[in-house]
Parts: sequence; C-alpha cells; structure tokens
Amino acid sequence: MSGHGDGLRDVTVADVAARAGVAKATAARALGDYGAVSAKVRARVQDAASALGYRPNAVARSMSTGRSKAIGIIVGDIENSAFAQATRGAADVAEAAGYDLILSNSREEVEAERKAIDLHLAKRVDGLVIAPASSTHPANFLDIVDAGRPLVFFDRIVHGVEADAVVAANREGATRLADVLLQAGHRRIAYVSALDDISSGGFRSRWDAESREFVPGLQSSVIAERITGFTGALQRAGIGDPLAYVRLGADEENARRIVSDLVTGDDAVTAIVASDSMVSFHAFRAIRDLGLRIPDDISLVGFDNAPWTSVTEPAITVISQPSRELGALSTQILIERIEGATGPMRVQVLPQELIERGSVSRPRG
Amino acid sequence: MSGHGDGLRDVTVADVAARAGVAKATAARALGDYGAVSAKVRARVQDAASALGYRPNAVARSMSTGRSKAIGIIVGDIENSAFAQATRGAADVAEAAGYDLILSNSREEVEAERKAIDLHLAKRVDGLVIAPASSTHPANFLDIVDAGRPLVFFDRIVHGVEADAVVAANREGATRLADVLLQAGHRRIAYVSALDDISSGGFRSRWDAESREFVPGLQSSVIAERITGFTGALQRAGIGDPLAYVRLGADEENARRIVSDLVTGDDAVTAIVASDSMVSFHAFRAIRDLGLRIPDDISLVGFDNAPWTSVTEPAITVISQPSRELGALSTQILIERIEGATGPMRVQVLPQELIERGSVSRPRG
DNA sequence: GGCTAAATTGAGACCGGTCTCAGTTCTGCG
DNA sequence: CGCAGAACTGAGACCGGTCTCAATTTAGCC
Repeated sequence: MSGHGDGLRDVTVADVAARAGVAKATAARALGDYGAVSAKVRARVQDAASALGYRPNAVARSMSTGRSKAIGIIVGDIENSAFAQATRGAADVAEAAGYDLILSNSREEVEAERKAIDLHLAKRVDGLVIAPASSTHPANFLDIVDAGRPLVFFDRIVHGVEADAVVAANREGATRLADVLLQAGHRRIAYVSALDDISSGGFRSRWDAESREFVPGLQSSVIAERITGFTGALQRAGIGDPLAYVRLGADEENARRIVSDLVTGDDAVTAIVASDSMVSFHAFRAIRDLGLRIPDDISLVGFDNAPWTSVTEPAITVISQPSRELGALSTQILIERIEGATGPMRVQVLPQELIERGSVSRPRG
Repeated sequence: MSGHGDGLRDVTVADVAARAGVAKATAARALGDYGAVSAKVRARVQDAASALGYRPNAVARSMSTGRSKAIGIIVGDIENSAFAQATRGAADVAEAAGYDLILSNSREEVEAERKAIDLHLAKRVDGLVIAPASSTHPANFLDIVDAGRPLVFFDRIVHGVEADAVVAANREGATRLADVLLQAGHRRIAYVSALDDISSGGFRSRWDAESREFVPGLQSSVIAERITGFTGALQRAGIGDPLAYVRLGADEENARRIVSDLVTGDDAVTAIVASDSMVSFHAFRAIRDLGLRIPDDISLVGFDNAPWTSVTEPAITVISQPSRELGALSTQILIERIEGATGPMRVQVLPQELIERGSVSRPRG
C-alpha cells in the first residue's frame, strides 16, 4: 500500500501533471523524455510521479505512436532445443534494443501458424521472426507484408515472400556428413528424416537422372537442402541411385521401424545420417536394442549437437546448428528493418560446424 | 495489393462503418461480436470488413477495455529444457484461453528480473507467471500485486508475496533419491548443487543438531527443499552429519573439480545426488574421465529426466520434474485469477516421478 | 390498429498516452 | 533597455477501439 493503486485505476500522466502543477503535455514530456522541459519542471514532475507511483502505460503509448515495441516470434515448438536456443538469441537481441518478445508455437501446423500470425498482427507487433511451418505455403505470410510489418524467416525459407531470411548452410553440412562416411568407405548410406513429403502418399521429390540432381518436393527447405547436399555427395562418389536409402516420415512412431528395416536384411546399409537429433536418438536406441554396435556394425552421424550426443558411448559425430545465432541475427535484421533499414531482401547463410566424435568407422567386411 | 494497406494507415471500424453505411458503434458491435446487431446489418458490416481487409486492433481494444489478453512469463533461461517445457505448457493453456504470451529471461538475476517485470507491467499484461530468480527477494513482486495484477509463481516459491504457486514435490523427491542409495547400502552420499548459498562466502544454511533439521539459508526454495529432504533421509538412516557431503556452487566451472574432490581420497563418497541435469552431466563426465565406472565405482542419481540421461551407458536413475505441468497449471490458475477467481492464495505441489535405471549399485567393498 | 416492451441503432464520451500549434518566458546581444 | 530568436509550456486534437445512453425501429399481443 503505497497510497496508490487500489487496483481501481492506474495513475496517469494527468494525475502526475495535476500534482506537479503543470499541464498534461508538460508532464508527458518530462516523463517520456522527449521534447524540451526545464530542469526544474522535470524534477518536480518526476517527484510527483514517484510519489504517486506512476507507471507508464505502453498500451496507450502504442496507441498514439503506432509502434508497439514488441516483436513476435513463431517457432515450431519451444521444447525443441534448437528453437529454444534460437528464442534465447532472439530474446537477448530484442531486450538489448528495448523490444518485448511475444512467443507462439506453430506445432509445425500451417493452420496454427496462421492463427498465431493473426493474433500477432492484431496485437500490432512491430515485426515478426518466424520459422515457417511450411516452405511451400507463402499465403500465411503475405498478410504480414501486406500489413506493412517487416518479417524475417529463420531456419527455413519460403520463396515468394518479401522477407529477409537467415538459414544454416544445410547443403554444405549434409555434404560434409556424407563425405565423412564416404571417406570411411561406406557405400550404402541411409538418410533418415522425420519430415514427410508434401503429399503424404506419393513421393514427389525425385532424382533427375538427366541433370543428375535432386529435385525437392518437400515442405521443408531445410530437409530439401540437406538431401540435396547428401545426394550430391553420393553422386560425386559415383553411387548409382543416391535416393535409394533416403527415408522420410520417420516420426516418433515410425523412426524405430524405419531404422530397423534399414540396418537389417541383405542390402542393409552400413551407415545412417539422421536428419535431426530426435531421429538420431531413436536410431541410436533402435540400433542398440537390435544388439548391433556403433560404430562397429553401423556408423551413425546426424544433425544437431544435442547435449546427449556427447555423452553416449560412443559419442556421436554431428553437425552443430548455429541455432542461437540464427535467432539472434534474424532478430537483429528485423529490428533494423523496423527502424527503417531499406534495401533488397537478403538471405544470410550461417556456417555449420562438424564435430567429429566416435560414431564412425570403416564398414564391416 | 488487395487494394488496401499501403502501409500508410490501417483500416479501422470507422472505415468499415462508412462503407457499410452504419454508425461506428454498430460496426464495432458487429465486428467485435458483442451487443445486439441485426443479422442483416451484421452481414453487411462483415462484407465491408473483408472487402476492406479490416484487421482488429488489439492495442486499441486494450486501451478501452483495460485488458490486454496477454500474460507475461519470466523464466531463468528458455534454453534450459525444464523452462522450455514449462513455457510450452504455459503457451498451450494460454492459447486455448485466447491469451498471448510475452516471454522474458531473467538469467537468474534479480536485477534483470526486475527490469522484465517493469516492462511487462508497462505493457499492461493481465497477469504474470514467474519462476523467481530468488526466493529471498520479494521486493520485485510486490509491485505486481500493488498494480493489481495476479501473479503465480512456479517451480520456486517466494514467501511474503500475495501470490499462488505451483511447485514440484522436491522434498519428497530428494528423500526418494536418497532412499534408493541408502537401501543399496551407501553411507557416504554427496549432494551437489550448482546454486550458491545466499552469501557466496559463508555457509548460512546449517544443520540444527537440537531439532535435527536442516535450516536452509538458500536463495532457492527448490534447493532448500531438496536438501531438506536429502538430509532428512540421511538423518533417519542414522547418519551423523547429513551435511558433510553437501556441496553448493557447482556451476559450469566448478562442477568438475567439486565432483573430482568428492570421489577421490580417503573419505571418498560412494554415491552422488546431482541437483539438476547440468550437474549430472558434469558429474557423469568427470567420473568417467577419472577412469571410474558408474555404477561399479560410484553410483550417480539426479534430478531432471533430461533426454541424454536415458541414453548413456549406464542410463541414469533420475527423478523427473513435471515441468510442463508446472507451466500449464500455473498458467491455468493465473487465468482463473485474471477472470475473477477469488479465495486464498494456494500452493500446489505436483508429484515427481522416480525413474530407476542402471546407475546405482551396492557400494564397493 | 394501437400500445408496450424489446431489439436495434446512432452519437459521442472515454481510455492514456503523443503530438502539433500557438502562446509565453528566457536568453543573448546590440 | 529593447528586440529577435530560442526555449519552454499549455490547450486540445488524435490514435481506434468500447461503452453508455438516448432515439428509433420492430415485434408481440389484445
């Protein structure tokens, strides 16, 4: 009980002005630190403000300035450590620049993402940082640029939208991972991803025999890039059908079965590239539960330097994602746009780091 | 270009009203879905709205209603998976109830927490969910209740603040962990926490020989509870000085050294209880790097069912934190308070689950 | 058809800041 | 001392919704 705030009504500039014996506009200037105010008046106003327990109302400020000093961030799932790291990076940059962060999870669903965007736009965020649920659904984002709010994609890219983007060098990363295995002598190498193809039924992506390139038809630009890098490396190594052991849809339920199928039978693969740490995790357990040993029987490498990958026996060779930097840089770029930066939209590509550990050896026999 | 939003000015209810040929108030009623509007007029207004590309302005709405439909969440560090899970739980509950989430990281610093609170209060959030950086600094939170905003603590508790709280049953959890080790025959058991004592110098917490109880003097109610449970179990087992092997301040830098000291020498402990997954992680590596084996040489148990604890060799026996539920329930309670629930403040205690794995065996010799 | 009650609509105040514009007070300097 | 120009202050419009209150229309019923 400081004599104010009975929960009934907030103290306003008008109240402060009255107590300080000045006009509302003057008090506002002293409090908001803009315009010109004499030192004497400023002091009197500030005294009155603290005596009354005045708290600026950012909502009212947004109302008249049209700027909310809030930026929206939409990630697939904050529980995913890569997104958590990116969010931390974004939060640090935002805080330093005086912005608040409004967080939403899209659950990787286009529909949930759309609702989140509507909410953020209604809240009049000054801009948005988004890891898009789908690289092939620009519709959700057109409204944002239409509303005149800057937008920066991170981790994934969506073409056909007037927005900056910050992504990791996934193609190169996949190439390096494949090369590690190829150099160890592997020829039958699987690539396993949790993501599904666009049409959950048919496999739209394909290997173009003529151009000798992977033609992605995937929802995710990340996976598309990685598979492109992966198949490219295999192709350069003279492997006939680079897509032979590429497996999609290895979600929580299916990962185990998919991995088991890959590592058993006549044409069992000798190495696996896991597209994210979830897949690595399931692959690791599935292989071990099958009584197979890593790396003696099967080599395993993957994306994401999740904490557990360094502590298993053997520790797993991975490509680490610059997650925190992804979030920080995209937020940095967003703020620059918010504050007036012009110029063409750019795609920033951040390097990935290869961390070689003990999960790779020469193939058996 | 839908004919609107040149980035110059948003479409407002007044614009919609003009186009529909009705008064502003009527258009607002049709759009905001309140009051009474005839079906005919409603349709006309909605047509006008979509033709113009109208987007409600939540800032203006907050201005006049005094409710922002936003709730603030302040965690130590969103990169910490327990906080990420709690945040996800909070986000789901908030979303379902139509609230936005404004996220801040306190970095476990009281000062950063205070700034975050000021920001949230300025933004006029309808309420706050906070994992307090310190259980012994109620000052930060008094302003919140003073401003008439409901507040719910989660994970940690702060006494002397008019707020609900949702915490895990840390005392019981610690007791169970200690009992697992005691029943396996251990007598020299260490408890290692990353948190420091209040005064980083002296050890304020103490064992009261008379009452045979642990008297905490810790910043963290969580660690205090856990040590209380731990020492209680040891005391019941007839162990003379339950605090003998309690070690605080095992942060990233010191954890390794502290663990090394504990497991070597004449009075080396035979088992370690790690206060969080970070400590477990460092302990696991330190022990292994020392050439010692778990559980043959040292038994190791800990708090937090981090993903990696299930995949090490051996997998680690842990107490799992109900992190997601902590976030979800506290947000649930907050929303009820926001929407008018009265009654005395309550502390909800959520059970922890013991997951027995392979990191415990009888002590050597 | 006429009367009352209910439903619908319109006008304008209001929320708490910012901002423009005009009026007033200070300065500096001839 | 007088004056121009700068510094400061005050009054009131404005942002885009919601909400109250009065006016008007519609519906229900004898």
